Amino acid sequence: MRDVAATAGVSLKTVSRVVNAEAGVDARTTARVNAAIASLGYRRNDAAVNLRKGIPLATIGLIIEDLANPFYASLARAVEEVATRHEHAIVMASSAEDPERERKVVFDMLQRGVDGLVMVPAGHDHRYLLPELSRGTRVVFLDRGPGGIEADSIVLENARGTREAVEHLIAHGHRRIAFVGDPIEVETSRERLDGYREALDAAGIDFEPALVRMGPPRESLIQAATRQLLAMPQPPTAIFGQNNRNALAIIRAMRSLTATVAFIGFDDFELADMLPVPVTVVSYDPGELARTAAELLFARLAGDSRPPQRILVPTRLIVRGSGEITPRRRPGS
Amino acid sequence: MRDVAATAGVSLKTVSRVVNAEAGVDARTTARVNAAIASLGYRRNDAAVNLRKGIPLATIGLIIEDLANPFYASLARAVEEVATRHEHAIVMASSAEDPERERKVVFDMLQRGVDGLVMVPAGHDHRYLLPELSRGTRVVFLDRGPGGIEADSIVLENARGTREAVEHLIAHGHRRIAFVGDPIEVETSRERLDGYREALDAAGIDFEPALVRMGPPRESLIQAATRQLLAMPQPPTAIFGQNNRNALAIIRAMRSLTATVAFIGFDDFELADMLPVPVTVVSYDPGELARTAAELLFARLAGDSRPPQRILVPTRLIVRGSGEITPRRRPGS
DNA sequence: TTGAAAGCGGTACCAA
DNA sequence: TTGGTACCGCTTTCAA
Repeated sequence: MRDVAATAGVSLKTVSRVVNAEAGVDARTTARVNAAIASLGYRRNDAAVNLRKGIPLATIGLIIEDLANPFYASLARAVEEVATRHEHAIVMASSAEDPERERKVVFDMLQRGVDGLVMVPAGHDHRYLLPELSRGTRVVFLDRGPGGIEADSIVLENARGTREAVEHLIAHGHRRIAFVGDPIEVETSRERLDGYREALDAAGIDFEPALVRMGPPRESLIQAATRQLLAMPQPPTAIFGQNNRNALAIIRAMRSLTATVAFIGFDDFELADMLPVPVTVVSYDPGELARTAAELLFARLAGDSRPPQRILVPTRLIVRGSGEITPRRRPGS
Repeated sequence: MRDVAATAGVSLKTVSRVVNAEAGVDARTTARVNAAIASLGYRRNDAAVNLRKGIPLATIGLIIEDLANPFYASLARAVEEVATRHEHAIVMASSAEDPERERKVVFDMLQRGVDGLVMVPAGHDHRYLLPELSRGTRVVFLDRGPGGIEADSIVLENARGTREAVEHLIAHGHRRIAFVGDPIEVETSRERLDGYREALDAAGIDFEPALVRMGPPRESLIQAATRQLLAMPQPPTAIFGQNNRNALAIIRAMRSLTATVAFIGFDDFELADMLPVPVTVVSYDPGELARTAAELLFARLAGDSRPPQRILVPTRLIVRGSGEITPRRRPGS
């Protein structure tokens, strides 16, 4: 900017006026300055502007677990849309489901001066955010709630959605229904398991721990768990898969066993309707989930100071076939 | 920082030393400063640091078309991995396939001071980048090359991969092979069409324009195009689908017609192996594509000044079934 | 209409 | 080991 001023033979302030299109600059002066800008290829340094003005960067941070998972990619897309509408840029990072990394990434973003954060938490203890929050930093939790602190969160009706699915299976005659999911430490897992138990209870079916398999979302482990379930002396006649990743693994495992048990998954996924047995799922709109979170963040940034909200996004069962398979009598029984 | 200095009863510079863990500060002083930092909840302002040091933000920009497309999500994930390894943050924006928006987003990012850019171009003319490039800004094009300028690009072997697929169909007896793709303005489309023609030429099959349908990647349009192809007096016995989006649409359209024509798609997609007729595809590693681009960007940022590179990433045919269907004689012929 | 000088939050250089 | 002061690129305030 100094160079521009020198080239145009005016003061710094005048250049600043031209760049910011402030009123009260002679047209000829403006022209000279613009010429200088063009010839020097000058571009304003936004960081300096923000520093001087003491305002944030018009940037929000988005922290998710893994972009390659279509579920998170949809979330990211929706958040980006909202951010764009509010003229904010978005800086993104993956926590890779590692609480330590989540923490690092959060600090990193705050240090860079993001205005606020939308995050899918990986950890279960967010007290490290307390100083930030009391300083006025805005954080909205997405898909899972915060741990140990009060903060905004947008989550699915995990228990209700799961309960509905399991009741659907029960209505089709199933009484031995397996639950395959993520580790119980994950909030969504816990809530979905709750819904599963509620449905069993309501139908007077005993909860059988052996039918519940929760563990890390690794394809090989899930497939192994599925095979073990189906190899039980009294195997389940239906399986509930707790999310999109393990749904795919379970379906693969079942196919390789040419087993025909009923299946319902949580999370819809592309081509679910095109598989040999179209897959019944608990569905919802990931865009709605993420948009709600982003809009809430922007409302907070705009001054909304209601107490922390916990907003539930509804789910609905999409019936396609795999959830309507009825139990088979086993040979000899 | 001033407050910290006052609270700890030391000078600004001493606080700066502590914050930056510089040597030569008395342990007791350090402790006092750290106590002050903790009690005030002080955090350094990175923007000010960068301003003073005159260094960039350790941030790279990533511009893609649409995060919700799993292909782009994989690219984003891979770029993010590399950026993390190089301790850079990543700011992301979608061009939504709109050249105007691409331009806006590029300027925006540069103004914010990103160190460099990885972009999947939406437009076909990037001369607007010339001033930036001559100023030393580093831009790497991903998946499609730049238009009107010389710049680094990482692209797939589109022609070769397509040629291989079409030759595969020809080897299975097909002579009427349709090509369904994006508009010809898109570089990848053009190259894939070239590969298609090469394969036909090599086999001495006449190119028939009626068998080529190129248009916007909208599901309804692609399905309509597919139906029209199959309703031709002499319909194709095989279809080549130019990317993952139109592959899905074509498969849906074919199923609703219960047609059995051979099919090969460009881009692998999840569950391709699980469909009733597993889908043969031209595959490659999206991660490799994106990693190569990001690594090249960081090499450039580190001073690599070779002439602009155009790096080709290989493809390979994955045979699963749909591409091995042989032509049926039509009733009465 | 234009300019001079101070200051945003830090760091670098040199002196104490 | 510590502090003073100039300065990064820009805007603000106030004066010319």
